[in-house]
Amino acid sequence: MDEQRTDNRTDGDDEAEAVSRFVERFAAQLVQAGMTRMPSRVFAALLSSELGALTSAELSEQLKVSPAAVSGAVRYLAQVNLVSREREPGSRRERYRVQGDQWYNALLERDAFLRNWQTTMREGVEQFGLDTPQGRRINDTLEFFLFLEKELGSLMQRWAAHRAEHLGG
Amino acid sequence: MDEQRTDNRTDGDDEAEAVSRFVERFAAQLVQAGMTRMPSRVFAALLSSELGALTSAELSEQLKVSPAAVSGAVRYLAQVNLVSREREPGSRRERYRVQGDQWYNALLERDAFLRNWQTTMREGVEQFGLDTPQGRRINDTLEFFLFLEKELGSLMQRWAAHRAEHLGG
DNA sequence: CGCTTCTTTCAGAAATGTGTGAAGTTAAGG
DNA sequence: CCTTAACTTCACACATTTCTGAAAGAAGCG
Repeated sequence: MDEQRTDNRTDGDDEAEAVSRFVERFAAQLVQAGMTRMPSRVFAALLSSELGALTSAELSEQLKVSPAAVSGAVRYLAQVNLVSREREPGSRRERYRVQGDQWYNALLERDAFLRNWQTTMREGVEQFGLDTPQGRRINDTLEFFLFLEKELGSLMQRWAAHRAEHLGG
Repeated sequence: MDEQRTDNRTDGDDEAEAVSRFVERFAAQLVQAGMTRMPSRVFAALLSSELGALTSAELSEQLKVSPAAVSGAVRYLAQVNLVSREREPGSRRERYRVQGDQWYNALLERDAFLRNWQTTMREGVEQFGLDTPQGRRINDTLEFFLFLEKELGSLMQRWAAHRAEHLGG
């Protein structure tokens, strides 16, 4: 695990600090996007780790938070399919892994999200009726979300294609 | 302002309550999407109003909050271009209006948002280098966001087309 | 030019959210 | 089957956010 630390004892510390800076910046952006703080930090740390996976203890130490905080964060992240939990066989340790290289898929797989929105809009249209300005305005929104739902599918297909191409060529 | 209230004194109240229910539900979803509470409520109220515009006093009364709260909410909404402010000539009253029928454009005009993200990812790639798993993983994310930025433009164009078509035919 | 009406700003109270420590639960290993 | 390591749950303290009331700031109108 140890690298050579004869000449430069601070190498590891500097590296760790640099990683931490990136993790915190990335996490801040996830927070801005609506994710709560601790899940954001855990997720950023996992993404920045060499194996894309860390144990609870490693996360706890790196982020300087209690195991309890890690536990809560991981529970959330697993729920929204951003990380998976692995048991290391022959150990009580658990290992949390970022979901493949396509975690950002989850960002767009907000199907449930879109559905809820559509439901609300439909109710609004029903309530106000298409013969009112409100009703029409809300109906426009509904149609936009229906359109969006359709489009996101094909967008992700194009991404898959784009990505395959760039791997091959 | 008063409607006939001879037969059914509760008509207006029921209507108001129904509107409120929709407003609150819609607002809750905006909150879920990351907007803060009061701006969400104000925005939902505006969208559900007949003219798509209300005065500060009207908002204050309908949402049962202080003028101060309305002021703060509107300031935010104007900043992110979701509402515009109009002065009623010959009155000190201000009228707040939802930005056209295409407010949802704003949802996707998150260019600045995407840019920030890209910047962070680029820094991560630089820091770790493409010869590390982390670096490659983060680079994948960067490319996804670049792809997304490109795609969102054409998506909105298709939406404009779709919409024009449905208006005409 | 002062009066009045509406809006904004600001300090602080109330509500909400977030992380910790301690106790509880599960499962490996002797 | 008991011990012990690891993770989880829960009550509470601390921090942050959010709304209010009061006072100050603009802008029409006499």
